Amino acid sequence: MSDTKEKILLKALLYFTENDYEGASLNNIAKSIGITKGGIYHYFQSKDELFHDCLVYMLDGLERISMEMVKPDSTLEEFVYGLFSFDELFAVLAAMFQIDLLNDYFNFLYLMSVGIKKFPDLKIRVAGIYQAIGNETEDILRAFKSRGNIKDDLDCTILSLQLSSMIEGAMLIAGLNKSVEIKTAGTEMAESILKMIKK
Amino acid sequence: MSDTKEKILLKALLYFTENDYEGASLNNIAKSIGITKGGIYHYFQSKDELFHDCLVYMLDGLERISMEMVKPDSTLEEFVYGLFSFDELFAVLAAMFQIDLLNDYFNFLYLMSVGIKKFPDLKIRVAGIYQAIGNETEDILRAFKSRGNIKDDLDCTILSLQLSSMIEGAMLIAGLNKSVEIKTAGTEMAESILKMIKK
Amino acid sequence: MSDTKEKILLKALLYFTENDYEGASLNNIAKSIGITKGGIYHYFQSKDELFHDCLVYMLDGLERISMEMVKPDSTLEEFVYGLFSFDELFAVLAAMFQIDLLNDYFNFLYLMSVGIKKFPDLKIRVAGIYQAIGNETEDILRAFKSRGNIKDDLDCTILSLQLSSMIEGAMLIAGLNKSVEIKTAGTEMAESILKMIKK
Amino acid sequence: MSDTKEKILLKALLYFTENDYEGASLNNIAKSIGITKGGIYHYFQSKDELFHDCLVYMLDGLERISMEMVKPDSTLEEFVYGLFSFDELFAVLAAMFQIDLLNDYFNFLYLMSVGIKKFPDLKIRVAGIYQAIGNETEDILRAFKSRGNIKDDLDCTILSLQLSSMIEGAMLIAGLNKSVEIKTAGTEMAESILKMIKK
DNA sequence: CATGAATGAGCCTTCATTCAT
DNA sequence: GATGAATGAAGGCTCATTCAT
Repeated sequence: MSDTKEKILLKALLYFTENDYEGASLNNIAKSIGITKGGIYHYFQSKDELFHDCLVYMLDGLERISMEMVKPDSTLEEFVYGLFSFDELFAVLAAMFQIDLLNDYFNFLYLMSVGIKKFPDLKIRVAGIYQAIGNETEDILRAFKSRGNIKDDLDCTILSLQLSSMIEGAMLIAGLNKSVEIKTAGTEMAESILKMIKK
Repeated sequence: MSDTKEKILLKALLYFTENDYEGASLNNIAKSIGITKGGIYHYFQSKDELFHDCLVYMLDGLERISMEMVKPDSTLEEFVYGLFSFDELFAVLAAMFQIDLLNDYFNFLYLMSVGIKKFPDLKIRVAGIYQAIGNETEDILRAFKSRGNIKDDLDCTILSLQLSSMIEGAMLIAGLNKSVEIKTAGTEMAESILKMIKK
Repeated sequence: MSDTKEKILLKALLYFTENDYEGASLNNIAKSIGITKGGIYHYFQSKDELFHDCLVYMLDGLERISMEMVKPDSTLEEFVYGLFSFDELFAVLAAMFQIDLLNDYFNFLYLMSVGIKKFPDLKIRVAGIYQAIGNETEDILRAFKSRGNIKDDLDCTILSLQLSSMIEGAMLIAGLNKSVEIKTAGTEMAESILKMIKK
Repeated sequence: MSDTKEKILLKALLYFTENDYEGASLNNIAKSIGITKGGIYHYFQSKDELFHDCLVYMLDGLERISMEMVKPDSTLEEFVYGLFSFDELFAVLAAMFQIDLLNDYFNFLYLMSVGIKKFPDLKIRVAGIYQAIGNETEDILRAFKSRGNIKDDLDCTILSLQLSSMIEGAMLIAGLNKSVEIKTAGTEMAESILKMIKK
């Protein structure tokens, strides 16, 4: 991929995240990377296409990161603490997309939501990623359960959904309610979950 | 409040939710309630003010609903199931704001996020509501705990945050990933939580 | 019709005629009548609509004039000379649309051609006008023929088409080839025709 | 002339005819012949020059055809029928320029009109062609007249202009009013003219 | 020869805003 | 209270043109 093209994608992603689709103007995006508006049209046929490609670019990275975070660890403790190490996640995302998602997690999600409505292929893609992460989590949990680490009466499918929800929700609430400190909250939640599910 | 003014607020809220701040034009809002654009300026000094007042209007309703949902019930079961009866929540919100939030929950949250960035008073207000709900939940949990319904080693503060996160996260995921059916998911999650926290 | 609206129509018609659809910019049209581009959108929803309405406005006038020119006269001579009095026709059109069609007859016709391709309703309208004029001419010729003024072996339907073609063609050629003086050419052609068709 | 250059001219002519000067973009022209926009600038210094050269290219062909159509035939009948065989004319033009002028005769003429306004040399050229055709026609008619084939009281100069006008006008009307079938109309008009001018 | 990157001006359109009525 | 006319800025997009390669 051309250097300029990647610069456009990255900067556009930032502007879209910060100002949403309508609020981000090609003028600003172009100016901020030192080219003209017309230059963008050399690489993308329309604002819509630029938006779409930004989201795909983002999803590619996101999928990689997510799947890495949901890797089987040697112990249940390690696994759960890993899931809730929000600060690490945000650090990786920041390095990847140059976006401070701690404060813009909403916008990030909203962007996906807008994209899903605009582009059917993204809908499928996003659902697929959620599915994959959910399934992977479920499998890992089931493995721990079969090893006797998790209470017998807990359904791993539901548990997986609960964990995902809690993670998304916590990041979201931390964005809206600044009195919640995301890093310590993550650790404490992990600790609490372990108490609840460990046999 | 004047009848016309409330009509404007309600319709504007719908348009803002469906199209976000930039995407909602005074023209469309005005046309859809049968007045002219200029007429809106009788009641609001600017689009920004209209937006702000919309959000306040929404927050007022939201606060009332939330506080009602987090009422102490006779049993822990009833309380938890109540928290996770998403369909009821959405029904109430739909009746109140004429918005289908099941599909637009994102937009709804995003709107708040945009508002918070634009208007500092809303930031305080939102944090306050979350705080209040959190505190109320915490108190109720603590009461159940003191009655011996909840495991001794669980911290009610953390538990409260976990429940809030799970609720927000579940509604959010259901919006993005349509393969998750929000109603049954809610029931199952409630059931699972009870298994985890009940003594 | 609002005064401003008619001013826009008239000036737009001029610009469209002189520069064709693509070449006429709303900017120039607006500026030349002392309003802003946005002001045009108060009266017309799009450049396309403005164009369409211009053509309808023009066709309305054209139809009136044409039908007046093809009125039965007392003698065949008067009738034919009337048809070929191009200078009168151009004077009326100039007064009506403030366009010098003597030099822009092409553009005028071309404009119609573009309009016909863009708007199906105009296609029907234009064909209808030609038809009406043709039929009227035919009827008048037939009347003269039955009174013994026109040679028996001439077909009035064909004759009508020949006259129309000659008129259109002459105006067109005069526009392209400036060595043809339209007024005297008209008179001479009328004279020649009379020699050819009179019994 | 380079092969590529002629390909550009031919395709540009088509685009100019179909979309007029403003509507034809170098981008489309270039793409349709499989080169880049920049490539066109190797052969032509500007869009204006390309346009000018297209028109000259077209006029060259047109002059040749026209002069061939206005050749003295053995009989007056053959000559007149030849002039009005529109279908043959269109067939030759189609083969020459790959343009269906039956439906685009207008655009074709309009293009000339635009060109004449833009480039003074074309104005002279076009007038010259019309003149030449007119003179040639006139000479031929005069020859027939001296042979006693045409009525004595008809002026061959005027007659020539009438024929040219009728031909241009008929092709033009057929373009605007699709209910006129150009081929049969041509034959019938020729027949009628013969009745009118034959001694 | 020809490409591809990039520019800058201009276009149509939308929109928040103002204001006389 | 409310309308309707009008503005001016901005936005997305197209396009002729230039130029290094």
